[in-house]
Parts: sequence; structure tokens; C-alpha cells
Amino acid sequence: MSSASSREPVMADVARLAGVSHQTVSRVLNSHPNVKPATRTRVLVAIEELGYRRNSSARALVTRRTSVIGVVAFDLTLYGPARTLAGIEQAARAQGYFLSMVGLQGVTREAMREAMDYLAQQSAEGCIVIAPQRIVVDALAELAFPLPVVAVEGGEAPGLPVVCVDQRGGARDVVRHLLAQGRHRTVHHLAGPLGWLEAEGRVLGWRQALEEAGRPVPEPVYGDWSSRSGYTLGAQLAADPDVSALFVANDQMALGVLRALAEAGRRVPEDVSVAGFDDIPEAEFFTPPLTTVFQDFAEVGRRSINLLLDRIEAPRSTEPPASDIVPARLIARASAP
Amino acid sequence: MSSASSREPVMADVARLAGVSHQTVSRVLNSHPNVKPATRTRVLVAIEELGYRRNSSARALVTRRTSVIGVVAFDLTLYGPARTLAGIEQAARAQGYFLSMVGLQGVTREAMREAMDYLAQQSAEGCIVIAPQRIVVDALAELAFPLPVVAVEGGEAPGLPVVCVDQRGGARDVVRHLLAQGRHRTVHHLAGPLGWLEAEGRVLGWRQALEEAGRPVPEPVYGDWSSRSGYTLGAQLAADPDVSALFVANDQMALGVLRALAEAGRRVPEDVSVAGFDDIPEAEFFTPPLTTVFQDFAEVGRRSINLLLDRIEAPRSTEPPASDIVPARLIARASAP
DNA sequence: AGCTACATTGTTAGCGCTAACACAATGGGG
DNA sequence: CCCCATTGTGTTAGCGCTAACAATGTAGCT
Repeated sequence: MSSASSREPVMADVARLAGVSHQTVSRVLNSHPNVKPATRTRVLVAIEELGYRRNSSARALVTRRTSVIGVVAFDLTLYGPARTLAGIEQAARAQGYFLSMVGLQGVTREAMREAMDYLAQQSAEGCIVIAPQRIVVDALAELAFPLPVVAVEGGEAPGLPVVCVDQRGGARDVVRHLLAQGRHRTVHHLAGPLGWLEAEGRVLGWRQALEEAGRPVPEPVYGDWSSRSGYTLGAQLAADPDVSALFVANDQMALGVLRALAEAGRRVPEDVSVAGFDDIPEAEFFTPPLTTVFQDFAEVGRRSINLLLDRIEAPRSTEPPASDIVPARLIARASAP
Repeated sequence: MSSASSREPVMADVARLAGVSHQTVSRVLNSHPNVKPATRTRVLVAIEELGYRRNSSARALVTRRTSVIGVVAFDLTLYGPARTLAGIEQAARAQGYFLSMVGLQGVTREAMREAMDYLAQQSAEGCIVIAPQRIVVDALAELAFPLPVVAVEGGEAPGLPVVCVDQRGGARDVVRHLLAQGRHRTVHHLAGPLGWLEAEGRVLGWRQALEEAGRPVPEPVYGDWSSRSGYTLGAQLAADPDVSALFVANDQMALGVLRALAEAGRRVPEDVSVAGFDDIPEAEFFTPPLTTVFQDFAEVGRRSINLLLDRIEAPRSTEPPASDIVPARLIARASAP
């Protein structure tokens, strides 16, 4: 390897050792065509010997490309966002991009602008926003940002490229599955919080499936994604004898619901059928195992990087922003067989 | 704001508009002392007017500081890492650093080296590794890396600065709590996978508490953190009439255990007391609510950034690497009251 | 031989910024 | 009224790299 030296080696050091000009070293590093194989080898040997690494700042300065992509996320302890981030990270790395993380300090226009400023400060080339709330998507569509943006899990948004899972289709499938049991007059819905696009999509799908089947559409109840809210609201629903099938907007809330139903003495699935959404790894081990909807977040991450890179490579494309919808998949388990 | 121009404004543009030299603009931006207030104002106005933003690459090139900190994480869908990352992100931003995410492609020396190379390529100034496996910490301690490193959740590691939660203390508290009920001869342990430092710490604390109390120490059973493994191994433990108190190494596995016990007809806590570890938000809504141990991951994130920044500011400090242990807190609930 | 075409390498000029120094302009103290 | 310290500002020289062009060499053809 390299002998300890006072400063990191630079291109000129490699050039000297290889007996070429620094430009030839640059050519080797950038895979330019016209370098004699023998020369290339000498350069590579010199690089290895010195443990040389190209200075990314100098490179970015002259090429005007930082290879940095920003990711803005609101809450990574939620299953979906964490999973999506993992998918994004892998896809970005595979394409030679670096990922810069920014947490959103609150769900406001102001926080959104702040996060974007922060990324612009780093000269990020583009940005993926994992923020499933309507207000964030609206802010994104309104404010003109200095860099290309792709929203993830944003439902349909006007004038904004979006990648998301087909919430509506997933919800429709669940409700159809519940109705197909043949013993429910209708399906009640414990929805996610208002203002969340995923929650809205699931409400839409649920309603559509009921209307399609000519069933009454009860008023949905709104939780906040947490098991706690599932428990509290589940207790109310458990007290309502009309409730015999329940579609809960995510698995965490469904956990709380299962608990509330158990406490109320209503058996699942004998008395009440319950279905969730997300297929978190724990869902299979709820009491009873939860029927739910699987979302391929890794795929969402991959597609969002692709969409973003398209926009980065073709900066002023006149095409309208494309959106990309990943299908959901019903997973039937004992809570609603 | 700014009028549309063919290229982004640079410092010289601001200087021209403010009628000063570009160096004065630089002084204003870097809060140098000797700038007349009137001049400073003129410069700030010009910056605002042009929508000027300093080029971070150029700045990094000359200062030799990128303000980038790398975070290497293995699996962000685990509760602890996701939480820790959030803490790190906030602390880093507050200190003016950017965060670059790298996923570890596997738990090997090779993957570790690869991740570090990737960060070195970006000229990250330092790096926090969220990797709770022994092999990763060993690799970290052995390989000499080109940048300062802090490990998180690494237990005690020789020659490596580490921030972690007091696993041992937390485990000890749980076991003491279970024994204090007065109706258990001993406490069985469903441990985390071998090779995970957190798992090892919890085994140590569990054993210590039992020995302290003069109780027999049964052979621990090893799971893999997943609810599935908790369910499978829980079924075995449920069949053993000696098992009346069970300390499970994390909440996810505890969920599986609760299910297995329920299926085996053993009531919790009447027949078997169960305790977990982590205090995931769902734990309160298990059936029954789970006694567990809270870990302050946000604090862990904060402290790890502080430790890393210390090492970055004082590059060749001769002091041995400091470690930092965050206390754990027992949360008693119905599963082991 | 002489000329063109092309492959290969070197030379030069920045990218946008900060550090170091140079140079006014000021303001007491002798 | 000069001297020197202090304050404010401008000038210059890079940081390490790539793009553009210039300068070789080398082969193929007439």
C-alpha cells in the first residue's frame, strides 16, 4: 500500500509515479477511450501503490455534478418509509449516486422549504420526498424548487412525478375478500388520519368496493396509525353489534383493534372479521394472524430512483411528469380467512 | 427574488451588485469580524436579490472540509436502528453537518470495507456505524479506516468509541422485577441471535441477576429477533412446565411468544410472566400489554454525533476512545406486573 | 516521399471559493 | 504633526480536478 505521507496523494502524485501527465490519469479514471493499455496499467498500478482516491469536491466543482441525491423523510419508524428508504438506498448506490438524508421537522410548508434549502445547500442533484401527507405533496406541487423532485407514496398529484403503491386497488381487494365470505352485510372501516394520501386512497377503494356490490357504506372512523388509536376506536366499534367485518387502514391499528375486540369478548374471525394493510413482519403473529395487504416498498424505492434519474438526465423535459403505480397484494390469514 | 439568468449567480456577481470585492462577500458569509455593518447589509441585500447560494464543492475544495458525516446501517426496519438514525439526523443537522446514508449489504468484513470506501469516496469527515453485530464491531476495530468512526449499539469494544444503551443493566432490572413477584423459581430467557452484541449484553444481565439471587440458570434459547422465531421457540417453551417466567430479548419475539403461549393454553401473566425489551410503540397493545425495557435511541443518536464530532475536531487525539452508555428503563405492564 | 487520418499524450485554462498578504483609511498618543 | 496600531477592504494565488486544444507519433495510402 502507501507509505505514510504528510498529505493525501493527488492526481499529480500518481502521474509522476506512472511517468505520465495528470490528464492521462484523469482519462484512466474516467474510462476515456484513447489510452494505450500499457499506460492504463501503469497508471492503475500507481494509483494502487499510493492508495490514491479522487477528490470528489474538485471533481464536482468542475463537472457541476455532485452525484448527491437527497431523501426527505418524515418518520422513519413507520414501516413503509423505512422499507422504502432501504430500496432507494440500494438503487441509488447501484447507479453511482450518494444519498443524503434529511428529516422533516414537521408537516408544514415551512419545514418542507427548509429541507429543500438544506439539500440545495449541498448541491444535491435531485430529491425524493417520502411524505405521505396531502399538505406535503401540495407544498411540493406549488413551490417551485431548485431541483428535480419525485414524491413517494403521494397518491396522484397534479404536476408532480409520483411513485406509489396502488392503495385503492389493495383496499378494493380486501373489501371484496371480506364480502366474498358471504356472511357480512357490509364492511366497516377504521381509516388512517385525514390528510394522509394513503389513508384517503384506502377509503376510496373501500367505498368503491362496497358501492360496486351495492352494500351500505357506513361512516368511516379515523385513527392516527398507532396501535393506541386502534385500541381506543376498536373498543367503540366492538360495542356496535352491526360491525361484523372491519377493514383497518394499517396493521399497527389492527393490532389495537384485535386487543379491543378480545377485551369486548368478540371473537376474531368467528364474530368479527378483521383485515389490515401493510403486511408488517409481525402481522403473521398477531392473535389471530392478520389478513392484510402487502406493499412492495423495495420496488417503490427502485422506481422512484429511476424516475428521478430520468428527470435529472433530461432537465427541461417538456413531457408531463410520469407517475408509477406499484400493485398491492392481498395476504389472506386467519383474521379474515 | 432573482431574474431568470442563464447560470446560477456566483460570488463575483454578488460582489459586483454590492460594489465590493468577492472576498468581502466571502467574509460576510463566514461571519468574519472586520466588516463594516453598512457593507455587510449591502452584501446581504445583494445575496437576497440574486438568490445566491454558496457553492459547496468549491468551498469544500479549499477548506478541505465537506461537512458530510456518513451513517452505515444494516437494517432500518428494525426499531432501534430507525430510531437511532432519526436521533443522529437531528443532532447532525443542528451542528451543521450533512448526513450520507449507506446500507450494509451483508454482515461481513467485506461489506464493511465497501461501505467505508464508498464514504471515503465522498470525502465524508467521519462515520457512525449502526451495526449491533459482533463481527462488524470487530471488523471496525481491526481495519484501520481513513476516517474517524463511532459505533452505535456496539456493546463494549476494544479501541473503538462506542455509544450504546445499558443492555446489561436493563436485563438485570427485568429479571429482578420478575423475581420480585416472588412466585418464580427462576427466569428463562429467549435470547437474541448469537453474534449480536445487544443479545449478548442481555444474556449477561439476565445471568448476573439470577446468580446474584442464587437462582438456577437455565440454558437460554436463541431466536433471531423475529416474531416468527418467538412463535416457534415460544411453542417449545410453552410445553415446558418449568417455565413460569420468561425474559424475551426483544418485543417482536415476545409477540410471537405471547401467541404461542395463548395457543398452548397458558395464560399470561397468571401461568407465565413474560417480559420483552425495546418498548416498541405496539408493546402496550399486545395481549396482554407487555412489560419491557425502554431504550432512549434519540439520546443515543445525539451522543454518538457528539462523540464523533469530538474526534473530528481533535483528529490525532492520544486519548483512548471514550464510550458512552445510556441507561435503560423498565416499563412494567400487565404481562409481568 | 509526402500527405492525411487517427490514436495517444501533454499543456493550458479555468470551475468558485478561501487564505494570506497588501494596502488604504482611521484614530489616538507622543 | 508624525508614528503606529487597528480596522476595513482589495489583490493574488492556489485547492484538485476536467475540458479544450495543441502536439506528438504511427500507420495507410497515393
